[in-house]
Amino acid sequence: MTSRLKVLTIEDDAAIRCGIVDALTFAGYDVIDAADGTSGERRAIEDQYDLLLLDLGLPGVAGLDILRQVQRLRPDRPVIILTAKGEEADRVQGLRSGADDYVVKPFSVKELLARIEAVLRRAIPKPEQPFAQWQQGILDFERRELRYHDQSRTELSEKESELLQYLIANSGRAISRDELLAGVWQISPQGINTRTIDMHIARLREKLRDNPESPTTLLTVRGKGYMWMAIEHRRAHESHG
Amino acid sequence: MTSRLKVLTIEDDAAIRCGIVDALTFAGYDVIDAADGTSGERRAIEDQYDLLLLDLGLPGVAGLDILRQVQRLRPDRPVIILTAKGEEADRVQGLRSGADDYVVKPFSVKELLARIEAVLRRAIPKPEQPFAQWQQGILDFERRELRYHDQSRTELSEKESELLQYLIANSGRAISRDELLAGVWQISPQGINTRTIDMHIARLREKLRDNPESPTTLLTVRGKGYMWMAIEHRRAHESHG
DNA sequence: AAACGTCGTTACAAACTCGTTACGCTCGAG
DNA sequence: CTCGAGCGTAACGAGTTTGTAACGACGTTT
Repeated sequence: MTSRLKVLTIEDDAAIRCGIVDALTFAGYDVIDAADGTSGERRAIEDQYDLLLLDLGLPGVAGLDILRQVQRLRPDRPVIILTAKGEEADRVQGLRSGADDYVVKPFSVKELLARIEAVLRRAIPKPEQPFAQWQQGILDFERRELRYHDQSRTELSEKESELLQYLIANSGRAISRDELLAGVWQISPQGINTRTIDMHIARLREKLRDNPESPTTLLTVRGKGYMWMAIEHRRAHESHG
Repeated sequence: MTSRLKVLTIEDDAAIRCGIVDALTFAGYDVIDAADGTSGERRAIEDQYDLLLLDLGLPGVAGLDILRQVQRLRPDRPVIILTAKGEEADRVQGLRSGADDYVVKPFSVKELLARIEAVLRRAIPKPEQPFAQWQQGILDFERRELRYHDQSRTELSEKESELLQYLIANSGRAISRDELLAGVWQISPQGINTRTIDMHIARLREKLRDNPESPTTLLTVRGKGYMWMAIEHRRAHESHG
């Protein structure tokens, strides 16, 4: 349930708007959109979003007026102007008015996405929380430590941390040892026979305080590999004994 | 008189470089510049500046390598790429590599200034806090001293104070020794092997009365670096019982 | 000159990491 | 049931990283 970032798109041309919505959605953003200046301004002021993609030259309210309102009422909200008005004077005016970037149509979707990322990198303090949690507490990969609900804590080693991050990033799926060797150890598992991974899992289970007899968090899938059982997936699976 | 913002320009073409320097100076910035990749990289790592204007396609070190080093060693320094390489792929790569903006030559000086303003608007250098507190007392960076709750006090040396300020300004994140060498000692850590930082940390811990066995304020993150644990972060993390 | 504070190096001990090996247990196909 | 492959883990050890005592060069203060 990594909270996705939300983009508000104000754009009157239906084709372009749909294209943007599709591209952003595909790129993993939540998107809300408005097709004219009047509704756009309302949404820009009232709605919850992390970035505003703003067309100038809209029917209804002028784009720059929306920008001004946003500056006044939602001052930290980042804005990228996306418009056909590509004259130098327009670009300068747009940026001077407080926009974070100014992209001229026709534009490259890839570049737009890259620019959105660049703006969000600066404007949104912490795009995603670095924490995960499990039964017994919280995982902090920045500090590479586990914090238990009882306030005590343990450190993770570098490899333990990487392994755990990999498993969590692929939670709910059994990961083979070969995949882990490739993904975490960055080595091609050419018929290599090693118990390293098993050892790391054992040490992780100990730190996670997971019962090795019947682990509930870091599962063994015999013949397949290991699997992280995310807390949010648990409920569905628990109901079978 | 608020101190003027300083821009570092790395650009090999003398004409363009002078044009930029003049324009930025006229616009009220302090400007320092480098004419090739090698000296540019050194300045980008060692010098003090608020924004980096970076040309790609330099003689000497490749521009993107400089960008990578800046990302690693001066992580919150904003960068605008300013180059003739205008292909979509280049622009996307530059932005994805962490640049804040990407301006293609030939460019409009007015627009460049507007974009610089836009980037600086978000990446304002945070004013250094003259005070901080920790478990055992209060830190006064103006007097470079520690005041303990029991009324006694100790002085910090110059380097100790700078190091501590850097760590506090980046609290909650593990700072690598290389980043500290760049940010506090202003030297490029090219394969340097030194225990200086460890010694300063040890002396700081002693003055902070932090237990070196399990420090609670100035943490070691093995293999990564050191991290200041701010008092205000402490509560948020612990409260989960 | 002597005493002092700073800050870097060196050297060594201690702690930690992470892989291997060995051995015992478990599961499940036959 | 038996047996072998798969798994858990204790024990070990080479290599790496960290803490810090001791020291020396240097500049400042007394």
